Amino acid sequence: MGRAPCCDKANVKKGPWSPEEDARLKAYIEQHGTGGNWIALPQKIGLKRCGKSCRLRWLNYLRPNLKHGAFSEEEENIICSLYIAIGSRWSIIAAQLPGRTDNDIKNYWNTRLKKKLFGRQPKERSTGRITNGLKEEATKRDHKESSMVNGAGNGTVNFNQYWPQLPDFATPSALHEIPNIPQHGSQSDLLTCVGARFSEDHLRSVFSTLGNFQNPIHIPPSPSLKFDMLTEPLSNGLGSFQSVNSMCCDTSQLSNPHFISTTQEAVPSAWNELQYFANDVGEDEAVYSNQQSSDVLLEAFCGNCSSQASSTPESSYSWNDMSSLVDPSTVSKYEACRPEIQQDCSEPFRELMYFGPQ
DNA sequence: AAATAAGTCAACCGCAATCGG
DNA sequence: CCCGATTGCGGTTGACTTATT
Repeated sequence: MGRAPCCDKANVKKGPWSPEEDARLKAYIEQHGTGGNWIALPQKIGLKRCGKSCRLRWLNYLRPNLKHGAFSEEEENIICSLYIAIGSRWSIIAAQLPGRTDNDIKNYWNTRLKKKLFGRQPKERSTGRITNGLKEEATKRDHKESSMVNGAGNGTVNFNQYWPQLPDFATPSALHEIPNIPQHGSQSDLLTCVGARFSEDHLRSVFSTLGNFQNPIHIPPSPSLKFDMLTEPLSNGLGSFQSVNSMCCDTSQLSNPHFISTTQEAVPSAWNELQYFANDVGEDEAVYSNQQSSDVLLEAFCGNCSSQASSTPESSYSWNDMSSLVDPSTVSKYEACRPEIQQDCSEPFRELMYFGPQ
């Protein structure tokens, strides 16, 4: 016997909200608050909606002071930095962008930023669509927003009451506010690790350096292969994107000292290391099929390598796309030592990277 | 003009965490 | 401490719009 549903599914309306439903929900919450019980709320106001649906509608759309419209460059930078640092913790990222919801950020990342950051070029025909669509959407939403704030607000509601207190991750004194984030998986799980599932300690370190990228993030020792990322501002003329700029590995579990020294000395950049790993295993579809989660980095790199044999190159990343993100001197350094590294050490990493059926 | 492809995003779903009796 | 109820989160879906063929 399964768990009881939160509402009577048969008597619950699904799909897009009507203006009437919006108005009713909004009016009630502005007057009475949520009452601390979303499940009971739709019944109280006569909405045939699930409580969860009401909550979502309020949080993502009706709540005052929501910022719709296009994301600013600064917002993009924050999202990219945090995604690279902590992965798909959308609620934490959203907490750094007042007025934005986690859903918005998630959508924006998945539809725009991911491609932008990893150099996947939109097809010619979609470029205009995106631009025009954005403009229209921004106009449409700005109008909605202003009418919401200026009209329905009446100036009598303290909108900030609906927003949680945002922890200021940039200041060390506020680091204890960071939610407890469990260690996700084994650190030998390279894919998971690179997919930005980090320990709480790591997260604290990342946040403590956001806004001040001068200090490298501490790399805690690990009994198994461990990757950890350092974030620094790019100094290669790529604008203000912060990027994964360095990656260290504790390779104590690997049996090949030569590989360790060669890799650490010759391949200091995370990009280059990831390119190497991806090229090494990229033909393995199993890697793909197990990369369902937030592993954008490896998706990018696996796309890169498989594109060499792919019949649909436009759906993948090219080496040129990726190398354009990297400091040219680092690329040449990496290219020079690449054959040696590949010969020495592909197997241990292939094993770690391979998640398919044993 | 119709069909198809691609992009966007609101909304849903399932699960884990948290709350409270 | 236990257990059911509720909340919060992240991944996914599907309706819709627009561009292209």
